[in-house]
Amino acid sequence: MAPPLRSVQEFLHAPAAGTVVLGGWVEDVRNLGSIAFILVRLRDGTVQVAAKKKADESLFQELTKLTRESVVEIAGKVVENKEARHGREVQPAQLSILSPADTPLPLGVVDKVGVEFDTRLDNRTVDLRKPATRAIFEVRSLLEAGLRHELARLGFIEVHTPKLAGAGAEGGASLFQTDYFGRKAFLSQSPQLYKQMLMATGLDRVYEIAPAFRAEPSDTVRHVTEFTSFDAEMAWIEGQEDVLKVLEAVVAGSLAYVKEKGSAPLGVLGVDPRVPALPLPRLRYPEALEILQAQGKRVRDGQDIDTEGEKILGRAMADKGHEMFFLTEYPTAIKPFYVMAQAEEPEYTWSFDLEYKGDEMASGGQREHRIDALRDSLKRKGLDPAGFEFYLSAFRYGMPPHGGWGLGIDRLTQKMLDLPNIREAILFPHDRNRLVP
RNA sequence: GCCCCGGUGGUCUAGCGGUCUAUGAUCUCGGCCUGUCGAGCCGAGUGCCCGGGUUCGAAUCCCGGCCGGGGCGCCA
Repeated sequence: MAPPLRSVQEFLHAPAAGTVVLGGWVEDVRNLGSIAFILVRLRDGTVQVAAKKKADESLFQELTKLTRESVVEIAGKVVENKEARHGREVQPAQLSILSPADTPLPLGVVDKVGVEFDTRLDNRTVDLRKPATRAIFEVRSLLEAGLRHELARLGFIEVHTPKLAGAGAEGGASLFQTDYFGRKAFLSQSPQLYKQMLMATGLDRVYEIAPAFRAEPSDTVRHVTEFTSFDAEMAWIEGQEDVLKVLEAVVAGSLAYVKEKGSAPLGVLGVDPRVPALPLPRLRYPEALEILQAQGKRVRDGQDIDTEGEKILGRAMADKGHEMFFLTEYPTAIKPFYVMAQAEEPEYTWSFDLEYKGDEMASGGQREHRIDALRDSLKRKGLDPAGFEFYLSAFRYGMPPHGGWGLGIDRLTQKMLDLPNIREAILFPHDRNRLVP
């Protein structure tokens, strides 16, 4: 057989009365006795094959015995017909079963009954045959392409840092430990230290889109143990504001990119994400506390804002028309050692979170680039500077002021598409309980 | 990890001490049907998460485990 058509679009452009080969999955077989319809699913839709018993009885038998989701190639003639999908169908001449599907299916691609998410994940390759499931990843791909597009425009280069680490990085989050030829090694929880080290080199605007691993036993719809982190770091900043400006431009630009290029998958999903107007509001930590207080939620100054508080703030800002905003100047006590404390009020930092629809998308800020202050900060957090020599050495021989952020791509995809669970935005999500597939 | 709720054919559900030889749908298999497009009609098939316990009797009650859903903590 000739090479198969790869899409409905190609099928629609094939000459009428000409011969085509359809390659795809058998979505359904409707046998009416003397005529049968076989729906063949291609990447962008289904094409109907209409087989008549009297035309070729043995071919008719073969076609009507096909099990759903089998992979086939069917050669035949293109016939215009008002009653067919797309106004045309295929009159079959030859069938080749490339890969028969077992019955029954673990979940029906076009069944009318619901399927639990866990069953879908156990059978993800079948689940991904649903256009609405696949559309999520088409959008996600565009989102990443949009980020790269904006970052290139702003002079950033893409880098890749080690995912196997010899030492625990930032403290706090638990690390997955593994064996490295008899030595202890850890899966990287973040490229934080490496991307900062690059700021000392002249590669002064870098970003990375890569996996990050957290051994936190978090069990929520917004946590997984393996996620995709979008990190960026930029040198020669004058302050936190320089970082905010870049991040908001990159995120808004990427959303606009998705809307421009992704009308097909967005249509399948029935969502129309808003591109936020810039600049995004900057809500300072003390202001956030005031809003919370006014809503009857007490948070002591210097403490972190809990999930409930975060949701309240999200709603308060949404009421003012902002589904995305920055929460800035967090207390020093609840931030990692590498953030820069404010000179006038050292109990607060030049740091921020990016909030979107009530969830945290990114966190970042200006970093401490003065080695003495950095050493003090490590000690104050109860960490031993000796364990961070490889990192500190980058500061010893000249480090410009710098800042950056880490953003969860999976979360951004989830919230942009209003998905109920971060796992919907990950092909093969891994969490506390799930490691397979 | 903690709190609340749950686990019934391949899938999704009803049942919540005997009336269960377990409901319905979907699915699978077989049959009928020349225009289906959530095809229709007829027939058949497959099941109570695991381990203890209570009871004359457990899908149903109790305990433990595993798994799932929601929430919290933590964060991307």
